[in-house]
Amino acid sequence: MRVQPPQQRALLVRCQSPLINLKPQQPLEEIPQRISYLWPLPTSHPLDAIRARLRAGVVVDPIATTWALKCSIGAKTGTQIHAFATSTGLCSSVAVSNSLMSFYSKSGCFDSALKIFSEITEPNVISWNTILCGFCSADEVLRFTLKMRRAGVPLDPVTFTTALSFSASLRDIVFVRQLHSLAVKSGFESDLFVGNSLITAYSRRACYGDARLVFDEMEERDLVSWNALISGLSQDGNCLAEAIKVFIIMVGCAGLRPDHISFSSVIAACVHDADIRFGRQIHGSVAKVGHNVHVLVSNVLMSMYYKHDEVDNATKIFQDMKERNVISWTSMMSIHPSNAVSLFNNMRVDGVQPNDVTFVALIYAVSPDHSLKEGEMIHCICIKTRFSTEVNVSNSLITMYAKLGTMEGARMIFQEMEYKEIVTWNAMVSGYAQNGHFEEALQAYSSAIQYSEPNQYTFASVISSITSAETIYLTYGQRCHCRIIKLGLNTNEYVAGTLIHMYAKRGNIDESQMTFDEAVSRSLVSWTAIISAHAKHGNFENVMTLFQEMVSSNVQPDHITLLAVLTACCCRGMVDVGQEIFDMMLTQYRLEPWPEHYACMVDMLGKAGKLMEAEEFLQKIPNGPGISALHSLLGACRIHGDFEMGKRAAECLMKMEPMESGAYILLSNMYAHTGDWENSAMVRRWMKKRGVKKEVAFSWVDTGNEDALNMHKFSSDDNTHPLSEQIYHVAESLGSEIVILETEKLLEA
DNA sequence: GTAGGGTTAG
Repeated sequence: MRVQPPQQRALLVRCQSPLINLKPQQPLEEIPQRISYLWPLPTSHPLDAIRARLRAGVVVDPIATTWALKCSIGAKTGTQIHAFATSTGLCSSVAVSNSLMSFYSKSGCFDSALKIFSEITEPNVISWNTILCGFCSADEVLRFTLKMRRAGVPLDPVTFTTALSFSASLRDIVFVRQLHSLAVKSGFESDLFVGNSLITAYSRRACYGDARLVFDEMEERDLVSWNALISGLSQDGNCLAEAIKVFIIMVGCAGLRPDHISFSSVIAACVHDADIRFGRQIHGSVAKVGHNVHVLVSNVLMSMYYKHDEVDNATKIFQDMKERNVISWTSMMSIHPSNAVSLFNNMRVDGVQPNDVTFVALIYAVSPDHSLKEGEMIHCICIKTRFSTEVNVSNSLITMYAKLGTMEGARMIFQEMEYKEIVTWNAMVSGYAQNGHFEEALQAYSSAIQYSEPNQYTFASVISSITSAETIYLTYGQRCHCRIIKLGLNTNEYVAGTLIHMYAKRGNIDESQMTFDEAVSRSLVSWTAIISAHAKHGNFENVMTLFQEMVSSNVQPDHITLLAVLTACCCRGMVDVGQEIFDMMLTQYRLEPWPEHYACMVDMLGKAGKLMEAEEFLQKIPNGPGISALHSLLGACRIHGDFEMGKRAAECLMKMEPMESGAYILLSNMYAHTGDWENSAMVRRWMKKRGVKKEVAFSWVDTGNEDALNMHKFSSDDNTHPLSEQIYHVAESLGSEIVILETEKLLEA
């Protein structure tokens, strides 16, 4: 039984949740399962059954005892049967000892299982295999297998299928290879079960080539072999077409009849495939064969439609389902986050027990629009159902509190977690970053790397913190970059993207370019990052060259890429190119422009003096023009002297953000420009009356070296710096130098 | 009778 941590218990008392009536009188993990069906006597307690047999004069043999153990739910019954078996001498049977070990291992008492194992005088291979099941690290599994071999135990296929089924992190591929070679040495290379397990083990560790090799070399294959291969290929984004091909060969050439697992595996490939057409075809054939009633198939179909933004189709599948399991309900909660709570209630009414993933979905449904109170209620549900201490759930709760803007809540969960994994640390780092606590984010990162190995998510958060922090932490960023290279994460698209962004923002475009060049896989994310980097630096030619390269390497641009390209066109005044790109968005890439794209066009046309066209664009913006688009138009009106249009834009802006100084200043300057000092002064008076203040903008510079930071901050008309006089002197001489250079350039031209 | 292979949700 999990213990509720003190602070969370306090929350439970404080916040009575009216959302869900849980009636926790029946804790989830204690709900009994049907146990009598295995037993020939009508009884709910296996030990009673044994006693009843004894009373009836039936001899209780090892078989009856192992049956009873198989029926046992809860540690108490098992222990009683164990005591019974010891007192009656049944323990001398290896079968009884084996089932006792199995029982203890499954109820989480592996030590008891080990103790029984050490007491067996002549353990058979089943005894060894049973113990093998109980280990919880790849290392232990491998060591025990080798120990079996050294002890002269005749290893059998079960030994290998058991050892290989150990699903662990992606990193222990060595473990699978060693088991593979051991299996070959033991003469099981052509065993069907061992082969199938190898395919799965390789697939789970993303070694699809090895999985394929095993499959190709197998002498005999059954449906499971094909399913394992298809399902393995479906997990890899690069092999989706291959998964579909294998499925077609299986049906067409090998003549096997696909079952519900074959269908769900091939549909899983369609979930991640950009093209849903084959998925629809499969849906049709599934319905023809009648497998669509299978809960597994329906679940994966739901997922497919949902991932392709066809929420209605996904919902329809759920509604048509005759049988729904926890995965169906959890998927539905993810599809309809705004109904997550009522779906959760309906699920319980339906008698389906939630699991940790259900709570992850429930917590994820809390959006920044919700109040803290609502978030706390969801948290209470987790505490009441005793799921709040599950690592997955705790991690999600941290993210939820961060999303709601209270890092105190996140810290509470974090501090009470016994076991923190890298995901936990990542949730804290990104939580601090999202809430603007960049220093804390960096501190959390520093602690994280002492306890866990950082991954791509850690770096994505920490690098974006470094990028967003007011202070320049470039040295810190470079140190992170070194670690990223050491861990080989510089090839990850997201990490590369944040690094490119960081260097670009800090003015080091060459380093951005180098990071991009070193990223092995050029994905949408890294292409977009480097294009945006050059766009920020006004390198129009580079932007266009990179964009062409990206398109010709068959990477489809998205909204952000095109926004960067448009921005570059805007900076350089390339109206025709910009217009062309904007038109291509809809016609070629089938992307509906965002308000930002319209705003960029307004800016571009306005700067080029095409004010009428700019205003036309402004009016086309869905849901009305935003602040930045109006600012652009206003700025353009000032440059090109369209007073009437400028006034319209300024009035709109002042209505939308009456306390922002920008529009007032621009409008006042425009009046001044036309010599209308009276109105200019009037606008300034409005500002005063409404209490609008012009915000002071600061610039900073770091003159420090690698070891120390040396920050200097400036604003306009700022004389507070001790070296102010000298600084102004240098600035002035730089200014005249620029004038000279510009003049020379003009003369040359 | 005791151990083992393919399966969907975050």
